[in-house]
Amino acid sequence: MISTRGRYAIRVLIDLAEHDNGRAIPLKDIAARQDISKKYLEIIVKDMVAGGLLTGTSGRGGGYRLCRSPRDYVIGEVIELMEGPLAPVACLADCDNPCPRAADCVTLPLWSEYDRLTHDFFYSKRLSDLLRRNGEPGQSVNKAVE
Amino acid sequence: MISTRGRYAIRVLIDLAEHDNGRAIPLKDIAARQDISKKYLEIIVKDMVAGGLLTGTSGRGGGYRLCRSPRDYVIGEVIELMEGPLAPVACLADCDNPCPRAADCVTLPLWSEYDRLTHDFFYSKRLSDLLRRNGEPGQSVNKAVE
DNA sequence: CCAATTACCTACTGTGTCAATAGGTTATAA
DNA sequence: TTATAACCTATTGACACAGTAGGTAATTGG
Repeated sequence: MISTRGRYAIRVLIDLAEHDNGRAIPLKDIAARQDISKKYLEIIVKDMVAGGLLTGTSGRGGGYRLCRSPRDYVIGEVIELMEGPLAPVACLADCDNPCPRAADCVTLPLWSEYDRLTHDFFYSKRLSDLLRRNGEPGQSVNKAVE
Repeated sequence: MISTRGRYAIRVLIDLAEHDNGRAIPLKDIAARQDISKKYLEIIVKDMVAGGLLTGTSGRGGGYRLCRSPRDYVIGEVIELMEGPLAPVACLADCDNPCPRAADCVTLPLWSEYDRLTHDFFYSKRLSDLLRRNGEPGQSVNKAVE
């Protein structure tokens, strides 16, 4: 299950992209528009800044802004930054201490295949794919998807 | 993440299929072979019986046995029985009280698409696909997979 | 027949994560 | 210089996960 940390992070990115006016956007506005507790969003947005997804400026007139073009935000990257590895089972998540049964584990191929599927899916999606008004018009690579 | 409930359930099914000798197999044996706490397995196996995946017989000479051919166990069904819906977000899991934002939620299509992907994947896999020695020899439909 | 074996049942526990809340401090611009 | 905003630490209640503990009921091999 994708938790609110990942989902809210994506919504923040969308909100910033759709309300881009050249100036920084205060969290208060985002929280109000998205109907999410501002206090809770603070925690999430802090991690997004630490992870290099956003820049924040303090003080009057401050707020947050995107630091990339919407086409350069990979959804999989955002989710893994906020929630840790997408891997469906622990033995695929931390490659450091592998499961001793891995060598002849009959179920491992199942999880591996699903892991690959999931990874490929979320790493093929970009923020620009989620916007109503798509990122920079005309520059979008994959335009026609269902 | 798939929890131990789902993963252990699948391993129990595999163990029963691979050690099928016509008689019921006591949980003690399964637990020993799979190196899983027998006490914990009791809980899991109880739900498997309740869910119609296994039959259990008490008393001396008792134990558990499959009640279908390995080809008739759908992995997705097993996982959803043990862990609840596969849906990646709550608003797709319980259709009873839908999210009020669903109508113009920009991220919903993303989760829907992923949900479909996940569902199709796990509902296309069967217990027989996981066995070293595939189910009933000669009757297997999909034999050559990677 | 009975004692060992086996499933089956209820209850409890420790650990961790999720989703927030609370209250403060620092930075900045009008 | 004050209102505004980000930034920081700590705490909370609810819940799920992964077991553990101890008992009861059913069945059969000896």
